[in-house]
Amino acid sequence: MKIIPDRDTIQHYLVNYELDNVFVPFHSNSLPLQLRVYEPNELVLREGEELDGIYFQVAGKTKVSSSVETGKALLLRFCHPLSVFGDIELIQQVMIQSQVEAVEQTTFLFLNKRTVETEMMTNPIFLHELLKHLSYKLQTCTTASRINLLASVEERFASYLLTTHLQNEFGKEMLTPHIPEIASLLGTTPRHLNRVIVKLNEMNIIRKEKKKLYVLDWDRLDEMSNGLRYE
Amino acid sequence: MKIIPDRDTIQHYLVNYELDNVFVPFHSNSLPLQLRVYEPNELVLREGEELDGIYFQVAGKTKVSSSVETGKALLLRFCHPLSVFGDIELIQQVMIQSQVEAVEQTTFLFLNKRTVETEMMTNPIFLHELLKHLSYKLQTCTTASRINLLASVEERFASYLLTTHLQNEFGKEMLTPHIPEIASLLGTTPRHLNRVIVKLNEMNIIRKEKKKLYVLDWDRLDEMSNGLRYE
DNA sequence: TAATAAAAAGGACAGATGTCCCAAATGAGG
DNA sequence: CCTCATTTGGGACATCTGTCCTTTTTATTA
Repeated sequence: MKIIPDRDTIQHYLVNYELDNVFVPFHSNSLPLQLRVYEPNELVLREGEELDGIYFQVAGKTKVSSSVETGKALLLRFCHPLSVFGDIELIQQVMIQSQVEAVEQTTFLFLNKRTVETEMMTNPIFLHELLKHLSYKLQTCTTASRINLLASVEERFASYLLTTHLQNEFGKEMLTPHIPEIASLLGTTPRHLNRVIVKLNEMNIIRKEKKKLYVLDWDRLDEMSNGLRYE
Repeated sequence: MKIIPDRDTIQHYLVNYELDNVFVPFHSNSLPLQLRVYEPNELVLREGEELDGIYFQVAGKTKVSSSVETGKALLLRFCHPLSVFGDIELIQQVMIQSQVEAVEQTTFLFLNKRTVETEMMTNPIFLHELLKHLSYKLQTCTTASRINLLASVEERFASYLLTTHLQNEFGKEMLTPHIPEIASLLGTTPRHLNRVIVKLNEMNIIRKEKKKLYVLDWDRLDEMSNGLRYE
């Protein structure tokens, strides 16, 4: 993680996401806003650790997951700008609840915990911004929860492919991450995920060879996902 | 639903739940707070309808569920005081997202939408109260989501029994609601729920006869639930 | 290149769950 | 008390998914 001391870029993001009114301090006349940049696969928040402040994702893409007793990590969602992390932990005063990992190079506006507590918690615009993001997350989590209850591994895998690689053009190859990792994220076993992959392969919806996965038919994948999205 | 014009009771609840600072209006000097009482099985919020205001549950017990395309309703949670309804809808400006039903006679402090919008959204204490409840709901929904992905019908049914009837003493009978309704709430079929009931019956954990269900062994039910709770 | 280790693929089987359908029990009305 | 409608219970079977292992493929290194 690198902290970039670039007031102009910070200002640019503030204006771009209409955050200039959100970050108005109560006492002081300037906030110690940081610009933090994480590399692909770098961990932003580690489950169980103490939170250091609030993160506003302004660029890049992140993966949010949550671990279970068994040590497995389950996929909760992928996040794009503008997203907020640390809100639950700051409000509830608890340890970090979910792991956040950068998928691409990802940039955040960061404000340390002490400043949030002394300067921001009386600012209705800031609080309203948090409310917006929290209620959005709750809305999508509710949807995800009921879909988790009803969707098959096949549907969840289709959704996973659609969500992770929506930005690729038709036919563009993607590197196969370790099958066991995807299986774990989807809440299933490598053995069963493999079965699903073989099936989709036979149906010519995807093509698997060596370490590559090609998606041949985004449309049928979309039908297959029944509207479930991890975002 | 009955609206009780009783300032004293309202005041009592405000003090009891430390809400007196939460309901401080911005312009006017008094709020049109209502005391609303719902009877068992009465619907408080209907999915898809327009929300009329914000509800603070101060007494009783409610069941929150969410319907899917198939017409089934899935159980999201049971709520006890102090809980808030209408927060998502007010913030996101969307139609009602989940059905809320009174399980017992249930009392709410109600404030209409217009007043919330003109008087409350600039009150940091009110906003902070909403944040507390929203983040709590998100935290539990996240847990529920991953458990939905991993827990069996047996575990979910055990949790359901523990959650719905935690207040009863050992051995106290309970009326069996329609099996199909419970099955739907748990996201399974009546056929399969029946199998689970027969199994628990044979294990002497519950006893089923006629229209009654008796829980014989809360402890083993608790083990069986693996910590999953709908609350 | 050959030998070996690591990862992936997949066969076989068991258990969980859904679907379909029919039989048994229950309840309401005559 | 009897009949019909509704609800409940459960048999039979198919599919989904997990577990356990073995085989095959790929990668690494001597």
